[in-house]
Parts: sequence; structure tokens; C-alpha cells
Amino acid sequence: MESKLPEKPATAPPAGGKAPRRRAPGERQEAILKAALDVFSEHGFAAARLDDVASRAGVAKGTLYLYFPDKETLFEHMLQGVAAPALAQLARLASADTVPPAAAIAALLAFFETEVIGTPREKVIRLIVSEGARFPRLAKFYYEEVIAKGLAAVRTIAARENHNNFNAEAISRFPQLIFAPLLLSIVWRGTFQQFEPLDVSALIAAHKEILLHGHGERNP
Amino acid sequence: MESKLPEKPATAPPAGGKAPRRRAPGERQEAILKAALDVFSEHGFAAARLDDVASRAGVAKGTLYLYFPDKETLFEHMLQGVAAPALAQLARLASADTVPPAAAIAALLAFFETEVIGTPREKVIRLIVSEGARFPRLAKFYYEEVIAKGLAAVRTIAARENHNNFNAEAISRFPQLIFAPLLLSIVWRGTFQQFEPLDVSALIAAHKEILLHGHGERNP
DNA sequence: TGCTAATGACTGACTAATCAGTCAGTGAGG
DNA sequence: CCTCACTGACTGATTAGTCAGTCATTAGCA
Repeated sequence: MESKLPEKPATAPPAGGKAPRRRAPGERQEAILKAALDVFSEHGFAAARLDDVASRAGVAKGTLYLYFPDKETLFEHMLQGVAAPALAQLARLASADTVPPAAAIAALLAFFETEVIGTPREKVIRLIVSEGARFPRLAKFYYEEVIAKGLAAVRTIAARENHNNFNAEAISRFPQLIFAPLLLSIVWRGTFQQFEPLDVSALIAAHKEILLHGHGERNP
Repeated sequence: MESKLPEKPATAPPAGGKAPRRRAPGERQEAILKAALDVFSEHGFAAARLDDVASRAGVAKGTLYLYFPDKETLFEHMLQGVAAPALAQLARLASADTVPPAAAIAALLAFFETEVIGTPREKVIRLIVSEGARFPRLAKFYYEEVIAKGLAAVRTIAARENHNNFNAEAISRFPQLIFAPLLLSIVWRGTFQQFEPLDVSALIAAHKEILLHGHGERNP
């Protein structure tokens, strides 16, 4: 998803010459989607202005309509596009059935910590959380492509647990419990970070302690 | 996406005549705040129409401006008003220091299950989560009046734990972990409930199992 | 008690501003 | 010199906020 393309200076064309009228195919679309994520993240769907998306992407407003029929479609395509690359990773984590279950859970949490927090995916999740209820198609897509697969992965891992290292039975029934602190981290960072910064690594470590050891001893 | 249906007035006019022009003091304000919660919940702040708030409250739009100077103030007052009654409850739960810590945690979770899920408070939390980042004053209010107090309450409870029934040390560092599944429940119910209904009671029970027993036995 | 004047809570049509979406025009590439 | 990706001024719809007017209620008076 990331490319070597330099950051677009938002409004003005670069000094010394006009921007080329026709660029590499896909470059424009990518710039628009990137700008859209920023603007929608900052203001929410309803308050986001397509003029802003356009100027941030370095194109005119009309250009947006060459790529997307309307605001809503742009919004949904943008969010589905960012999700796609994560799906492969998720599948890989789920199917590594030689790894001990506790380690697989740990890997899942580590993946989140490095590949979600502080990346565009964090913004995406925040948008799903805040706008999902008003975009049933989008919510359905995320439920089916991300959530359901993530939950299934955890269930698969839990089903392999037979040394009683953690409460696999409870986790099998509610794999959501693995993800709850991750969701909380994202929400916290979007809402309360400025009042009380949250150390996500440490929170996830504490989550692992509770999850994998129950009580008493710690095992780093 | 948006329905064009007019909002139905929540306040039925008295049988046989027009609504009285002057009502009991506070009644109008209360009706407006109630209507505002519904409309803002349904559409989000930016997309909510004050005409809808007015018609649901059974008043004219101009009347809103007799009580609140603008849309934003109405929004913030409304959310702060709903929070207030919960604060006393929270304080009570924190200070019941004769109750065993594990039971106090259980009481906190039970309180949430009965007094938040399915009540206006659930909508309020959902609005804080989705709009909080754009309303720093509101986020600050919630952080100071609700979040910080809730976390402090859990820390107080955890500090009294000395029988090692649960990982009080981890919870003391991150009391957020107690609340994470509750946040997840609210988000889930707002976003994915229609695709996969979530049994909040059972989820909280599983959370308690993991939290209080670690692994192994269950305690229904 | 019966009448009138004063009050101010309430109304809703209106204004001004915003913004999604359009389309005739432009100019670089072939 | 033709094509078409791109432009940006424009239009129509929407809606926050206003304010001159309305009328139920109450105070004052006989």
C-alpha cells in the first residue's frame, strides 16, 4: 500500500511548472484514496468536504468524480481498500498450526501492535467504529472479511490448546475478548490520549499476563 | 442511505386540543435533550438536523435556541446531562470497601450490564466514542468525570486484593482491561449486532472467568 | 368576579452559507 | 488536430441560525 511517491504539497502546484495533466494510471486514484482517509478521519463522513479531499490529493473536485460516482462510494472504497492487504496476514497467522497456541495469540497481539497502531489501519478501524452503524454495507464487509476471519482464527488457535495454559474454553466462546483491549487502545488513542497517554505495548503485555497466566506468576 | 421520513413527535398533544403554550419549567428542556440524544445517536453530530430534534421534541426550531445558543452546545449539554446521574453510582461502587475485591469487580460488571447496555447511557458512550475526538471539551469532561473515576475505582479495588484471586498487579497498572470488553460490547452492538448478535451477559461472564480464575474451573 | 393590558414563551417562514455533484471548456499527449 | 483526462465555476439542495409576529397566561384594576 505504501509507495515511494513523495508527499504531495496540498494546494499549490509545484513551483517552476504545471503538474502533468495525465499521470501514471493508479497514481491519481491512490492519491485520492490517501487524501480521503486523512480528511474522513479528521472530520467524519458527514463533515468531510470533498473540496478538501481534492486539494489534498492535488486534483480538482471534478476529478474525484472520474474515479468515484459519489462521496459515499469513495468512502466505502477507501475503507475497503485499506483493509484488503491485512487479510492475507490474518490468514497466515491463523493457519500456522505448528506454533503453540499461546505463542500464536502473542503473535496476533504483536501483529496488531506493530501493524495497526500508528498506521493508516488504526484510522480505518476508528472510522468503522464511528461510522459503521450508518453504513451497513461497509459494516457487513468488515464483519465478513475482517472480524469473522479474526474470530475464526482465534477459535482455531484456542481449539489446539490442550495443556490448559489459558482458558481456551472461554476464549473459544468469545474470541472477542482477545481483541477487546486492542479496540480500547484505538478508541483511547483517538479520544483520551491527550489527557492521559496510553502505553499500548504495556497494556497488551498486561493483557497477555491475565490471559495466559491467569493470576500470580509472570513470565516475560 | 438517509431516510426522508419525518421524525415523529415524541410528545403527544393532549387529547382534544393544541399543546399548551407554556409547560412546566424543565419539561421542554428535558424533551429537547431526549430528542437530541435520539437524533444525534441516529445520525451523528454533523448529519443530525435540528429540525428533526425540534419535531421529535414537539417544539418549533426556534424554541431550541431559547434553551441552547447553538447546535454544538446542545450536543455537549445533552451528553453531560446523561452522564451526571451515573457518577454517584460509580462513587458508591468504588467506596464499598467491605466487599471482597473479586465481588466488587463482579458488581461493577453487573452494574454495566443492567444500567448501561440497553439504556440511554449506551448511546451516550457510543457518541463519545464516535465524536469525542472532534469535541475536546466533551472528551475532557468524560475523561475527568467518568473515565478517571472509573479507573481509580478499579485501582482502589485491586489494591485491596491480597488473596491472589486475580492478577491485581496487572489490573492496577491497566484498569482499562476491566472495561475493554464492555466497550467492545457497545461497539459491537452498534455495528455488527445485525450480522452476529452478541450475548453481552455471556461475554461478561467469560470475561470474569478469565479475569478472576485464570484458567480451568467455571463458576456460573 | 369579569374585563383588559402586559408579558414572554413559543412559532415557523426566512436568510445566508455551505457543499455535493455537474458540465462546458482547456490543453497536453499522441 | 483530435482525443480525453482534467479543470473549476456554477447550480441546486440542504440546513444552522434569526426574528417579527402570535397567543396563552397572568397581573392589574374595578
